[in-house]
Amino acid sequence: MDSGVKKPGVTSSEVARRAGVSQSAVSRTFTPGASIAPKTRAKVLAAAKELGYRPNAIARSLITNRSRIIAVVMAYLENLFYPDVLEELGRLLAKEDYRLLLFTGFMDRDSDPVFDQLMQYRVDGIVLASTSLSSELSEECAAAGIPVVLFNRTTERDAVSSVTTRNHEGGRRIAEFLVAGGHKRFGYISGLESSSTNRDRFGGYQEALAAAGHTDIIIEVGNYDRAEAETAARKMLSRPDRPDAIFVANDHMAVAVMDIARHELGLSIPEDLSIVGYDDVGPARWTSYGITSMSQPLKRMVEATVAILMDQIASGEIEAEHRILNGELVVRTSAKMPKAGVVELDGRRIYRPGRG
Amino acid sequence: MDSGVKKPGVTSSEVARRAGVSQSAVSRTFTPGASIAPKTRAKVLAAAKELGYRPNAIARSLITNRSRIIAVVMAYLENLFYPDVLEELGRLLAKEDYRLLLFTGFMDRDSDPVFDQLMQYRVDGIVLASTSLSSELSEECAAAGIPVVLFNRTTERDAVSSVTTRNHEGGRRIAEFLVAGGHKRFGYISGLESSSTNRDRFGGYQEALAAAGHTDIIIEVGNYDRAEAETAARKMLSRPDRPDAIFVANDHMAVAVMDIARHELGLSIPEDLSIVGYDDVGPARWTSYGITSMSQPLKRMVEATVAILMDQIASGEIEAEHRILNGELVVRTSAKMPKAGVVELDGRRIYRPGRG
DNA sequence: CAGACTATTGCATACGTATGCATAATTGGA
DNA sequence: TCCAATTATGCATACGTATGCAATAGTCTG
Repeated sequence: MDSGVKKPGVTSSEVARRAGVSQSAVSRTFTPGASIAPKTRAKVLAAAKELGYRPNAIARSLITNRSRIIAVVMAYLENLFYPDVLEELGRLLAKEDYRLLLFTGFMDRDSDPVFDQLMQYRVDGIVLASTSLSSELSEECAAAGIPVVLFNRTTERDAVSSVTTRNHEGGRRIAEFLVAGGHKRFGYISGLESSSTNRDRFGGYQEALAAAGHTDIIIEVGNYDRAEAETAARKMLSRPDRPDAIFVANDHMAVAVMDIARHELGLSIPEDLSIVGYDDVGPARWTSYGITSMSQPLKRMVEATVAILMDQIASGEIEAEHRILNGELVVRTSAKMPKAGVVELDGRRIYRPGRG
Repeated sequence: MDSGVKKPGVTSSEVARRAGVSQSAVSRTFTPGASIAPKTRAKVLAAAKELGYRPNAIARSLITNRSRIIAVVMAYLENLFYPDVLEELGRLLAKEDYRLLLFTGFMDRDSDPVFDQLMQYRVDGIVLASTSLSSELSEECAAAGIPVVLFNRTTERDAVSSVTTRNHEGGRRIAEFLVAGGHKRFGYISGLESSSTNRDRFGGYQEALAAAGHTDIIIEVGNYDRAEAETAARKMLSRPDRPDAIFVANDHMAVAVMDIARHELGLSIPEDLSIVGYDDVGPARWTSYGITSMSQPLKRMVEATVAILMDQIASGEIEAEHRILNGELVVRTSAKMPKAGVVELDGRRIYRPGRG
């Protein structure tokens, strides 16, 4: 038996009338730092509570030209790394009194329709996780004064801010670890070939393997997708000259590869095959997998992301900033251990060759 | 060298001037179904493109009293079930031209601060996943004409809409399955004890076990949390009279329980111990786990959720609607198979006792 | 070609809030 | 106690869009 349409909601003018003050006084009551007498403030708050008043953020945004909304674009959530990122982002943004508008389900392609939506809602900032941005669009953002941060991606032109880890170094480290483990034939299951993370990780891997005299790497494409990684693993592991060590470009795929290796092909890990992954995400820590993996310091990455956004929003200066963080190779049971270089740190085993 | 503040953005009046028409004409051009001549429309679109105009959704919301934003509150994303839900929700809402404002990181407690935020942004609807709502708040929503849907939860008073599966029946089915599998001692690792899902699942389990003459169930609390589930498993499985069958209230915990059972306590699954979970979420399907699990038809649940929201937004009638969907017991390798009742369906093995 | 419509258009206003400015109230000091 | 300095307050307006209403242009019928 409702009126059939959304109720208008209590306005500041109604509260003002009730409290016997002006609408301005109500506004100032809810504006931190505004000039308002404690007595009036109390009257207003009382009236507001009686009427169930809440400031209309939409109307406020219209006049302040700030929505206090950050748009987050994530290609997919299947890989637990991203939900983790999302949760942490939500936490930190909430702390800064920002809301999170989520856009998902759009694969790596530059996503124009999504972009239109963002811009229409006049978001105060944009986080692009596992997605890139065409140069026109990023220029448009800059022109509009909207900060953009690429999370776990970079573009060649350094025009847009980014937060990443040392992927190249990570690839190197993994190669050194596997070489030190005595492996002879090396495989790589790649992520999205167009992504900077994939290029860098593979680049470092290849470089360090070459330095150790291994120039032939068996490569299959997994595109950061579980199903494709399974296919890639089947193909790679049924070769007569199958590798005895595989670097899988992220843990999400590494899990799939381990399942195929063990349960479909009957291989023992790490006896027959060593697997190293990337991200150090949840399932990597589950004892069924225990994946040796390059960690990405998720919390610090998110912190950096939010810091960049807040800085640029506050200053209005949109100049690309690049934060590159360090990861560690967390050693577990999915790969043979080298004779030396594995140290204990904060209760984790870390590979730190050549130091102590 | 930027101006130090967010640019105002192109307005409809600017476009109007450029196109030589009134602001109304611009508005009508971007309002589907409005009365506008094709010729003028073309002029406006041309001018809009030249200036890079995008309608300001904030200003539009102010006047239409519709934000086209749906708030989604999720307690935690650690359980992959919820990211999956989120992704599907995002997809369907986008199809209906709605955006998704995400609130996360607030555990099951009725979350008033979050609620304030929602209301301030005048969201057109609210989805509460794995979270409940105090009666005052739900009444406030109803009064404001804002539809609310509880996803995978219900309240005792049926005042607020909900989408669930037959949890009670699911618990029964699991009990029947385990009894048919020849088990003698039964355990239960519970979810959040305050949640309706937990109550219902356990209720059905207990009831059906009692009907089969088993009245003593060993219970530990897992609170839908991985770490707590691990502790619970350790405790339960180190008892001298440890169960030979455990129903774990969801797959997220079941994974942890299996890890503990196998790798910490050296038990073989399902030889020494049968495990059944709930949700049929990603990791349950990974061959390392292969969890026998009651499925929740995620896509249909999300469809129902969006349908309820759209209905109520369109009609303005906020009357509680309850959609209860069916799941299936998907049989994998984590529990002993009964002699009969397991059938093949759509490439999955399903437990359907007493029928064919 | 006139008359009766219908399809377009512009004008003016409203949405709910924030804020510069001028005025009123208060405070503090001597 | 009185004046100056400070703090509170209200008025009026602006933010960018949608929309009822009246006016105009366009179309069709006979």
